Amino acid sequence: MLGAMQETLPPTLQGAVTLRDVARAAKVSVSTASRALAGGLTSRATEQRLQRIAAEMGYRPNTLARGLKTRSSRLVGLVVHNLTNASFRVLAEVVQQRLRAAGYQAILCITADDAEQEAATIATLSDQRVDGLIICPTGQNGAQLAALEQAGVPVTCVVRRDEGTRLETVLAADPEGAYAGTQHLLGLGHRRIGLVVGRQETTSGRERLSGYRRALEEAGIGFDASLVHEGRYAPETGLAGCRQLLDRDDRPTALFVANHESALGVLRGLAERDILVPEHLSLLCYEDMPGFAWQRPAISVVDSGAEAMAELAADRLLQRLRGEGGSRAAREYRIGARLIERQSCRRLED
Amino acid sequence: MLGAMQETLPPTLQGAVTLRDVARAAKVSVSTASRALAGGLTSRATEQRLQRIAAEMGYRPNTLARGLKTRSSRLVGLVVHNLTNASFRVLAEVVQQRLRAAGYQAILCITADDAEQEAATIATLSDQRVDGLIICPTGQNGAQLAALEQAGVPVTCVVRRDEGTRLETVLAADPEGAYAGTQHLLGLGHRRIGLVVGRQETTSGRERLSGYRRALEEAGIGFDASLVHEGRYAPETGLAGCRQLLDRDDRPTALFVANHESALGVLRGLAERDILVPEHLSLLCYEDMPGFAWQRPAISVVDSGAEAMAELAADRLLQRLRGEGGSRAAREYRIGARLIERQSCRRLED
DNA sequence: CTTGCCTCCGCAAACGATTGCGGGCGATGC
DNA sequence: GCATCGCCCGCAATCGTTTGCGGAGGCAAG
Repeated sequence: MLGAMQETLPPTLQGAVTLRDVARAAKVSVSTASRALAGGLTSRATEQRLQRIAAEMGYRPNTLARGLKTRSSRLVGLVVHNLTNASFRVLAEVVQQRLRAAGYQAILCITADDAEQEAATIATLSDQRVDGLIICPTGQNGAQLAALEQAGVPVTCVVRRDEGTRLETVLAADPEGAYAGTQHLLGLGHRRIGLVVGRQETTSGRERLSGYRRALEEAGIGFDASLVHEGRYAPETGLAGCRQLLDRDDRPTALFVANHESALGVLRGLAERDILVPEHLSLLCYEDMPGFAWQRPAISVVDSGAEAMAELAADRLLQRLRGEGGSRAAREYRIGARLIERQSCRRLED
Repeated sequence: MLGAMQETLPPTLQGAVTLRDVARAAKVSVSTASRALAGGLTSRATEQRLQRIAAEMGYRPNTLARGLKTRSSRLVGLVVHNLTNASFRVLAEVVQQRLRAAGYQAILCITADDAEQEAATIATLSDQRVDGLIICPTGQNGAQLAALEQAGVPVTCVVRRDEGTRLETVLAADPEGAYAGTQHLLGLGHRRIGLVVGRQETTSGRERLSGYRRALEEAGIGFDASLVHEGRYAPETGLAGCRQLLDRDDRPTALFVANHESALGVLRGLAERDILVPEHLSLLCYEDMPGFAWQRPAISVVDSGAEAMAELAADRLLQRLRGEGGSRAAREYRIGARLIERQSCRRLED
């Protein structure tokens, strides 16, 4: 039974090969074809035959149609503030990779930490019928996110929390990390430790400050607000902070910089004044970045665990996408920070 | 039991509000609702009424269904090797932003410069029925890309070219950039200029080398292969290259580093030997990165125009997505490089 | 009042897949 | 040899939109 008659249309032209074409060529119904390609729903004979024919004809399922029917687009939104910050960059890379390995695609959206853009983004992603969402929220659109979650679309927040909501969240252990970093400097004998930190409206800014403060107080050293410079996470801020802290009469013997971008500015500020690290001043940075390990001297850091955060966020979301862990109350996860000693901190001689 | 008893279910629960719900509420047909919301296809009265009702009910069109019908997913694939390289990072940021402004979403895919991953990625994106593709190709999957283009999905290559194909391509003007950079160093009186460059299997590696070579030859200085270190674009390579070039008896007076990642390694190598920039040696880098401007001394660079490339690539693709510029032969665009003088290059005294 | 044109809306057929239900048929048991 | 059971497969509905086509109605012209 050789069906010499087939191949009516050139499948290479505009229209792609559809399941119907395959079914026709194999002389079975569309439903059988569908089941055969799904596997395990027909006899082994037809299954193999159809898979062969489908492959020969170059059939590729139409994800749109499938998604319409199965109510699942295999798309996941990935919303970050930018890609310059190392945490976000790593997040994007890792999440994308993990999702793809699990058969999902990531739609990348950048909000520039702007609530309006975020709102628009969420709406669009929702229209796009994403199956899930990994987002570093601004904190202004909690209602929208909660609505999504309510509608059955799992949402996982990462790096930042959305205060008003009870969404699953993966965070860095900022209080502990900042605490450990400060303790490290204290352990080296430093007593006047300057802090360049982010805005106190953000969780990370507050938490990093509080960890620093707690370490000082536990060591019996009073917290001195004048040793703290608050600003955005940017080189300019770092430079300003560095200048301010170094202009004091009792210049700090160590600097703790709570973000890698401001660290660039701090390094510049130190170079300006010909201050050598670590000879004249010890420098510790929160968050690692590629340059730090190669720099001379290599900068010691408290690694906030961006990679682990990304992995956990992806895995948590995937688990929920698979329908597991359904009713489990939304949890908050913390990724432990890790001190990486390099060459920028030095024991204070007295 | 075959009645149409599925009356008004609570729309707030799982199922979203559909066009049908809106139509029912407005007591018009689905087609009228569709036309009214599209705008300009009904009387102004019904148009406004339906828009109001739709908004009240919180209607959001289902992009999957629409895409199935209109054969357009409003999705564009964005395929890069990684996000660490500044060019790719900028590309991702800019393209994402431009596409979104035009109503498209970007699906981010990272290939790690691996042909197999790239092949799988292209297939998946094709299944996903992306409307277009912006890709930094490995060069191994030209046939697949050409097939996509053939099937009516515009493909724009960026940063790298896919040799075998005739796809639209946006590239940096690497030969000219490298030429200009080398000329700059020559103009400062340098005669022994070391080059740390990428693998010669890649276009950019070849082109940057050839620009360097041409400048030397035009200046009447012979090309000396022993002054060239070839390797991957990574800090380790830079370090190795730096060591090799500095171990010569007639140490070069200037180094031209053809990639910002290897530059990290070079800086480390220089620091190891206590070589001061620019006092002992001039350093020029191809491709800018955030740290360079803040570094002390700030590193002079040949900016390869990543942002302009990204913008052009996005705009070209968008134009083709709009159906303009259809039959125009696939063109190749070059983005001019620009020398940014900072403090790492110095006139050679004799 | 009739005719004709134009505007606006509804019917129904797609788009390409998945899936409940029931029928056909071969194998099995007695 | 007949009834029963199960395995495969086909029919048709469905997911939520868009869109060609034709019908209904309004208004102006004759």
